[in-house]
Amino acid sequence: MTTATHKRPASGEELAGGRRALRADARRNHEAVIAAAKKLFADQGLDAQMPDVARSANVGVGTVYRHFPTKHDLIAALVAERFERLAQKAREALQTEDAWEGISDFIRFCAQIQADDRGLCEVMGSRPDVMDAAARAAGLPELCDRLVKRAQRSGQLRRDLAWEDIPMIACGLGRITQATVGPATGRWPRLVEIILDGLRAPGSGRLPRCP
Amino acid sequence: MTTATHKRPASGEELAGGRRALRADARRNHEAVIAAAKKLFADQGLDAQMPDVARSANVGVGTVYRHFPTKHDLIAALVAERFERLAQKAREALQTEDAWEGISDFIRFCAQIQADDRGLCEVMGSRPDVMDAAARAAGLPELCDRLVKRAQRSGQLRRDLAWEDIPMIACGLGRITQATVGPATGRWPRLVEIILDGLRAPGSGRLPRCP
DNA sequence: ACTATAGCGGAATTTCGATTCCGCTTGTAG
DNA sequence: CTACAAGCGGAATCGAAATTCCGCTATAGT
Repeated sequence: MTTATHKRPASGEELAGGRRALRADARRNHEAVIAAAKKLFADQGLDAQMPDVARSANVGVGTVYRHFPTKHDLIAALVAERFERLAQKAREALQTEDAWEGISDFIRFCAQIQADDRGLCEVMGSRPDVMDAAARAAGLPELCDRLVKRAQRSGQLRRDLAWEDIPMIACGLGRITQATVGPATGRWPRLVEIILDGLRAPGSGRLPRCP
Repeated sequence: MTTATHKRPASGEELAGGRRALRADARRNHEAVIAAAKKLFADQGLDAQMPDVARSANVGVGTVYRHFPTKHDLIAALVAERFERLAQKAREALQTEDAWEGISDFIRFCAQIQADDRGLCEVMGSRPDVMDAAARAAGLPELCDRLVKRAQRSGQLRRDLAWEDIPMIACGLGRITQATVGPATGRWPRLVEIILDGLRAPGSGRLPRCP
């Protein structure tokens, strides 16, 4: 502070809400960081390092941190996007001619999306909080419920299945998509089909009550 | 080294092999460390810390490290023991009157043992190497193969199942036993039964080939 | 009981990754 | 074209764990 301070021009106030318009380079960097992070976390899982994200985005660490105050925030943003994609798929699944095809494709998709993204997979497995928030935000509970009800109404899905079983199944599937456990490697599509067979009506009627 | 060095008495050479008999307190501590580690890793997962293991065993960190040169070694020892237990269960399962009961109980047991041990569960999910070694050492591939063949011979298990599918299933189940993912919490016994339903003969015949 | 060791305890060191800090650069309004 | 604040880069800091080190203590053979 040397002499006079110019009056603040209240610049870029055109945006609705409280947020201010980002400078052009800032917006560009934001994109770059997200893109780089998406790839790194998908490939290396949650252990991918912030400095690597920065490097990979051609940006300094500081920049990454201005856009996402913590690693956790960055991950949450990525996860939110993936769950949005999932919700979209669920909506499509509700439009299929055949109800069984809808729900079974959705389940296959859950497995595939995790097979393609190790980071997502790890969040599912070890970050209940993040995942739960994202799922709710994307409206997945509601969507799963509708998928289940519809397939039950058409008589193709066992009656004793509850929508809560869907995230559970997705979660279990996620893990093996990543399994490099010798004999299990690359066999996950088989488990998907086994589970789907287990879901077909009428079922054995022995599902335990949820506790 | 001040004056004369007594001749080494080549003490405690009674043990076969190269290893020397452990001093009484050393043996005691070894047990204590294992016991403490078993509990800590089961409760807190692989993130449990070495200093905590030491404290919980009433022992210094140094002592833990004399018995297990690295954390990894300690974990491997614990895992080996769990897999031994698994193999034992598999052998029992081969003795049941009914073949289906044998294999289905074994699968339930795989889930339960992981539900009770978060550490084991995490190893299954993220330490292919450790897990693979332990499984082979315990003879599990062979045992799974026999369980599968036997249940197929009796016509109760779908024909297109391979023994490699068993570790895969166990692995997938392991994860949800730990899931604290809102809606999925505590529902894993349901997934076990769904999968078992999916395994019953004759099956839909659509299992993809392993790649 | 005596002494050479095996074995012990736990403070100090190392390692490594997230996050902070701050002087410099650049977009932008006037 | 200028001035100013928004943004930037990346070295330096912090923190958390694993692991090492070494003087001290207890065991066991004599």
